[in-house]
Amino acid sequence: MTPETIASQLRSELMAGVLRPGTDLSQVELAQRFGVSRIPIRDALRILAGEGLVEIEAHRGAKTISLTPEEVREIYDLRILLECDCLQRAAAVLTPADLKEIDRVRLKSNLDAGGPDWADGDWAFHRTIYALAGRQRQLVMIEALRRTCVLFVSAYATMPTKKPRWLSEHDAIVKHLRRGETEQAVLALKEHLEGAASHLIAHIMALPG
Amino acid sequence: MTPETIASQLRSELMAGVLRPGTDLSQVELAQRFGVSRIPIRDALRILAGEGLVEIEAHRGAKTISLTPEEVREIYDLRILLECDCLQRAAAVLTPADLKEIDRVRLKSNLDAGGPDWADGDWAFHRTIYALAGRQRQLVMIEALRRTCVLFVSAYATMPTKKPRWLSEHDAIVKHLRRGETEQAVLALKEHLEGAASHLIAHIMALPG
DNA sequence: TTGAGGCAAAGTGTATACATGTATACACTT
DNA sequence: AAGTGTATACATGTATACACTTTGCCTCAA
Repeated sequence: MTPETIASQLRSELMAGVLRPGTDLSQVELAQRFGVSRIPIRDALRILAGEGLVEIEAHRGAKTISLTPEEVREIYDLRILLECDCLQRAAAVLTPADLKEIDRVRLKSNLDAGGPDWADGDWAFHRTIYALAGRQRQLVMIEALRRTCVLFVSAYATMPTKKPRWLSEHDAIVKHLRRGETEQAVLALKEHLEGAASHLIAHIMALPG
Repeated sequence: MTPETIASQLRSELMAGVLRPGTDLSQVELAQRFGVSRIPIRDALRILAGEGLVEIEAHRGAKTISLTPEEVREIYDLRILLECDCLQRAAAVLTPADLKEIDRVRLKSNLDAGGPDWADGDWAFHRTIYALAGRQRQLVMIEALRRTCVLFVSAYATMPTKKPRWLSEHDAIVKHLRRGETEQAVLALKEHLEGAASHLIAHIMALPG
């Protein structure tokens, strides 16, 4: 039970929506749960704070983040900026073998599209493309932004049911890439993200609180 | 001496080039220096790790980051992406009063342009513009990327002497903004950053190691 | 009833002590 | 002589104990 392990476990729970946004994370409680002292728990919370998933306030403990609709909007704008740039760079160096691999991951992700692990498959598809851009830090930043989004989607928005719309949107992106239509692929990705943003924001604003 | 205070102090030293990239940061040494135990030091190092200024490896301690020329290139590409977007958004909501304030900060920053605090004035100018975009997270991300750059500029590149070129580049950006030439202002900013990137990369690659 | 004050409980922050992992140097084997 | 194994020193990781802050509640007075 290293701090990294604990952070990873908590990260999964946060993203799965087990803990609602704004939930207090008690050090003593977590220490008991993981069977360690509070020190490695504190380290784990600092790690998650660095990733932007929890907020730490001195003498008042850590709590999971809570975002306003405006913040969600900003995060998606940042994702659009960073992910479209990644896609563009990837398209510039795309090989037929890459396309084959992308399509393989896409088809595989279709399988758990309706299940609880839909987010993993979705991200696997996008990451496979973005990785081609060879931008390590950019990918890390995108992943961090995406995590905060997933946390909120899991907590607030409805889970996509069967054969969701974004599967066909993935298909469209690949189709454009295969035809060398970079601009249209970027546009398709942008609208893919815009759709997700609207979906999430609508659900957040429909909340009672 | 809270962890935040310690992190802030170390951050300043890192950015001032006191500690060269790759330097080991001993917990016991820092604990003695700040007159506290290792626990708050560990917290401070985690904070800095979250900001990307130091790297922590389990059982092997923390050390200041060290970047390859490729990584510096990527960071500047990210800055161009994020900062140009901020400038564009700022230009869309710019008022005459904002322009006056921008020019005030610009003139003030000219004063310490040749001194050791040149980076503060430079950032004050850019931040004043970017803040108008009303993008909190984006600004934080830009600031984080900028810090890693400053760390490297301080460590490797020559300090700008008197009346550096970027003063006139700042002038050009403001001029375009005043005329409502958003596209040209963005282009000027991009070249401003490109110039800084070239300057830094050239110095890194000229290193012996 | 209501507000201020203070007390107590709970939780975080830090120091110290101990456990564990890593690195260096030296001896030993091949 | 080169490489490996081991022992020792040192740095980091963690647990426990204690100090401080926060917060809720209770008391008491207006």
